[in-house]
Amino acid sequence: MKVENAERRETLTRQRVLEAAVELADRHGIESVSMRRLGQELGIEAMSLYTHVRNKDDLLDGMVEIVMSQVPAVDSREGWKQALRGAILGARGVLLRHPWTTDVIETRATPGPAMLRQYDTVMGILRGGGFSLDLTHHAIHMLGSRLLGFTRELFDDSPTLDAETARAMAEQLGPMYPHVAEMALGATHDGGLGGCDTNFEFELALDVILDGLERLRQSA
Amino acid sequence: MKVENAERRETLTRQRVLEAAVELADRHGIESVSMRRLGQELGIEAMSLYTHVRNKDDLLDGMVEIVMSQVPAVDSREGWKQALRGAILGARGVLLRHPWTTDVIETRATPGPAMLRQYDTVMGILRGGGFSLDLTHHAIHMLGSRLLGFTRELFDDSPTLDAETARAMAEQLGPMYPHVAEMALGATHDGGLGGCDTNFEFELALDVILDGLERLRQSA
DNA sequence: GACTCTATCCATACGCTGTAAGGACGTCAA
DNA sequence: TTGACGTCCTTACAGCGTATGGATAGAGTC
Repeated sequence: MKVENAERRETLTRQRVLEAAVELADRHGIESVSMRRLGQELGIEAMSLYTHVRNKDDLLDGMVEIVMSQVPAVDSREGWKQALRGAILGARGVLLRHPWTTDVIETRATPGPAMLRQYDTVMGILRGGGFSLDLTHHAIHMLGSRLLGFTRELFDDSPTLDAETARAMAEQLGPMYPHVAEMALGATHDGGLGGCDTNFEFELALDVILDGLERLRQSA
Repeated sequence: MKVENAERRETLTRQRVLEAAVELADRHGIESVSMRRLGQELGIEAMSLYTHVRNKDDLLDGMVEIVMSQVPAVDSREGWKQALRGAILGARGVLLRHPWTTDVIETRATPGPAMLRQYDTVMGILRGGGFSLDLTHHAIHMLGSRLLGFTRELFDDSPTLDAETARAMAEQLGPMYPHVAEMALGATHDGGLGGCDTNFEFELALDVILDGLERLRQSA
């Protein structure tokens, strides 16, 4: 900036604002990302952010863009199934490092460039694998958010609850919801479900869908 | 209430508050359901609502409960696959009539009775169909929100856009995202995707998962 | 009939949100 | 030197959920 005003901070850019917002969301959760709080984090007033960002939606769009652009390019030398698996798990890896992103993505009106790229990649893999346009379209719907590497967990079923509280919960649920109770109990049995590995569940579901797609393609 | 004060409205109950909230959400969208607006709708002040409802989260919980309790009981005389299909499509029918509900469900911390009932129903069908506890657990994860009758559409891909704008959009996307562009064009081709039937996509994906579950059960 | 108890409802206020409007100031080109 | 532009700030507004405390009315009890 200027030599004779060394204490003046580097002048802001849209990029720096977005990065600060991502970092703030990573540290304190997406709900802490308000214009005032973000300004505070950057040492400026809330309204000054509007120089770099159209409005809050634009800010959120940019945050998603920053995260999604970290998704690695896919290795396309493999068969379609492996390539697709790789593309999806690649996206998942990124989103796991910024868990707030999934919530924000679901509120976006239109996809940004990085999300379009992921869609294009997935579609390209399928088309290249011999899927018709129709079937590719079905596949996109089938995969849904999984294609971006996540599924929304409606509620924790892998809470770190000890066998004691699990039993208490099961006893309360038992009369009305016997199968839910059974499941709650089973989740703490050693050798049983034991913890519920979300990544394992994700990949299992993914493979079921991929196998289903393969069958649909063959029967078409 | 009182005869000599006929103009005084019926005194409110939690049930009437919740019903009014559901109706308001149906008419003007969930974002219009604020305490002030809901109070206005009922002819009382915002703070008076707190007599019948602990806080806004409690209100939303109750709204979900009202909707979900309309899900019809399942016909359990069929095989597990048909029964499961029926249970899920039954829930879907209800949620389609109150589209805001899916958004609210995804923000709930814990499931209410009606949602527990749906979970218990689904688990019961699977267990009765010979699924192990483990496999039932996997199935719940695989189905995810589909088990309640919905999947989040990340963005409209069946917008009512004429062939003209579709072509313009495709031309703009083409260079960067060829497959997305191809899909956008295909969506308006007559005889092609033509509109994208969300219900069809839902059932197709559901059947792929159900078939996958059947295979997993057989191989176990 | 006078008493208290309780349920219902209201008025006011606080801190938070996003952002519209308008002004101050430093930098740079003509 | 002047004018334009980019960056930032100040003030203000309407909306949100809700804490607090008070008004009113009906029911139950003496």
